[in-house]
Amino acid sequence: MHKKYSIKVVSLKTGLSAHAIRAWERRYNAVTPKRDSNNRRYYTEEDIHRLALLKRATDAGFGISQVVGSSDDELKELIDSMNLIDLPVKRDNIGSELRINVNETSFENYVEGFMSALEQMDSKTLENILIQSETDYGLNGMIENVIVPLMEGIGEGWRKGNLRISHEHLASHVIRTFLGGVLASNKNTPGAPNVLVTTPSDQWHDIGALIIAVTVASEGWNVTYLGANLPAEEIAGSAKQNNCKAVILSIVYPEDDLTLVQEIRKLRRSLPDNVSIIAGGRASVSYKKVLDEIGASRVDSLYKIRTTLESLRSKT
Amino acid sequence: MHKKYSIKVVSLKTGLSAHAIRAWERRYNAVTPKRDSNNRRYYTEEDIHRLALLKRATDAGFGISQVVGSSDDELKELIDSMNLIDLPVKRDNIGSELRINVNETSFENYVEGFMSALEQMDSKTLENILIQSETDYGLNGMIENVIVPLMEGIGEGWRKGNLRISHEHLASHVIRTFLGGVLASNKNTPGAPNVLVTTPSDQWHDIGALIIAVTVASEGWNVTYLGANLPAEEIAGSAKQNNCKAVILSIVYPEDDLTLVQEIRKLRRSLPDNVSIIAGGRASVSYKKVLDEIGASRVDSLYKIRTTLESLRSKT
DNA sequence: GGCATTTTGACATATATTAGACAATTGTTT
DNA sequence: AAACAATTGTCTAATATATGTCAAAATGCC
Repeated sequence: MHKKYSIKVVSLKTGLSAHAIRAWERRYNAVTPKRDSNNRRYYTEEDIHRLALLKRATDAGFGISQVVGSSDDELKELIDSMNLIDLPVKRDNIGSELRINVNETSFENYVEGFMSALEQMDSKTLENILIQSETDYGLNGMIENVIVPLMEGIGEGWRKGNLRISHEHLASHVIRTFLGGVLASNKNTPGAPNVLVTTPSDQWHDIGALIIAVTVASEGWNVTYLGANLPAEEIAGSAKQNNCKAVILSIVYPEDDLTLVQEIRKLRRSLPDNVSIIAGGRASVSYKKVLDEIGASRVDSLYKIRTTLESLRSKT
Repeated sequence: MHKKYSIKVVSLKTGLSAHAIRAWERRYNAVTPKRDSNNRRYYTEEDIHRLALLKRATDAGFGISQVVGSSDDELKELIDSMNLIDLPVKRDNIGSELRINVNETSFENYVEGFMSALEQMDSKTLENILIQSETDYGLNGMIENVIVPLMEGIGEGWRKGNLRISHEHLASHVIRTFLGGVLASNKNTPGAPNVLVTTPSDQWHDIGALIIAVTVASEGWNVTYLGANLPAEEIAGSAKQNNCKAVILSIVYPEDDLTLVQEIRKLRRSLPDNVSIIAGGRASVSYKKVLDEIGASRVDSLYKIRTTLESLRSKT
């Protein structure tokens, strides 16, 4: 049952370099992975979770040596405390009513809780679950382990008939607002290059694009998010106007749109050569042929966007 | 279990520079942190709290040497006494870069500023204008005088060709996220009656509905917002499930949809008699005949929504 | 052979330390 | 008004530790 992960996967998932992971192990025993028959490290989900927490703590300004001895809960507390401005007076009753029992929660609990609140159309609980899962697992962790499964669960529930259109609308609204807020709260980093995130014509699922936009923005890029269903000329025009280094397309559904193939070609033609095209999303694999033809990168997981963009950064 | 904080973290948390913290220690013993085995300072929560207080006192205009001897309570008192006078001064260095000159700004300035930032596709400025116009004019004021004119201006700009689809998408995203956040931040008032806000089939403009949802929520109603393009059966089903007292429809475009007439009739039929239907939005006037026929209220301004709902409240 | 991983030691950058200098401000004295 | 001194935040230099990264060589896999 317990999956094993190589150091490379752990590196991709956490955003830590493999070197750093080994250094933390060597110097502080931050995690102590087991070894396979070839002496290679393999990591458990818990290891990854702990490393992700430690990364969040170091990103928040703590030195690794200061936090490596803390428990998970202490780490969360530290990270949390850095997000607040120090308000000396009121401090205790921050969100106690909405707080779900921390120890018991895991990804699955959050997802299940969301789905059952969705059936009851309880907006507030939906919002609270998103907020709390973010503080518990960090943005990337909650996107990967809560939001993405939720989107899948909703699609499935819709096909099976458990959920109706209203539920889908409500969930979309709550998730869209949450992600939109996260995206908006990202500061503009003046020197950073720009990217444009959108969805091509007749692609109506904006949330996949929003997920990408948030992920990319949290990596320090300046993101222009333009929602769904944008014609190729519009994409190209906006990318030029904003001097974007890359255009990222989210392609979720449908999988067999012939005009989309044309749109992608047109996009490549109307875009300057030095602007890269990156495609992601469930259905992007169906358009592999065109994407290869025009020299676009295709990413099939969120954490691969990181590396793809990283390699782009150095390029002219 | 006292946690230790490095000078960097203290600096981040208090907003003081590390240099200043050390200078205060050297010159006045403002705080006297312990040292670890490597002679590095480590601070306690109390130290941080005290430094934060001292910072606020100096920000309020006192010299550090004058306040460094005071107790925490005396400091709080000093700060409080200054805060009363302080408000107008302190406000403008909160977000100085983003701040537009308050005296000069009026609704028109905000709208113009938004439109020109929109042409340049400057997301951050768009967001900031919304936030600032809300703090300046209050939610209802800014909706009526900024957001509504903006929506009209965008529609007009589109027809005239000044704005392209990308601009409309960007503006919609920013406004939608803003309003969605406002709606989410409304607390549920336990006793209050529920209303459902949405847009009927083939009505794709969600922002009008969102404006209504926010307005209604700020009046103390519990709002379930379900986005755009919802079939009559879905609306009726959700309204029943949530025990809603009213259904509010936003109808913006198109003005001559025959199936919409059918949808409205169907909605009335599938809804319990004690659930009212209210219709608003630019195009709602075009459907006056059906709306009268089914006994729905029609509101042609935001302010009338309030009165209409008010009269509803008293009813069973 | 090409690729990924391992260990080890080395390296570069970041951060913290002290002691002192500097510039701008403020209040007092001449 | 000019001169002076105290206040105060910032800055530099030299040094030490902390921490992320890298190179080299070995191992095993495809």
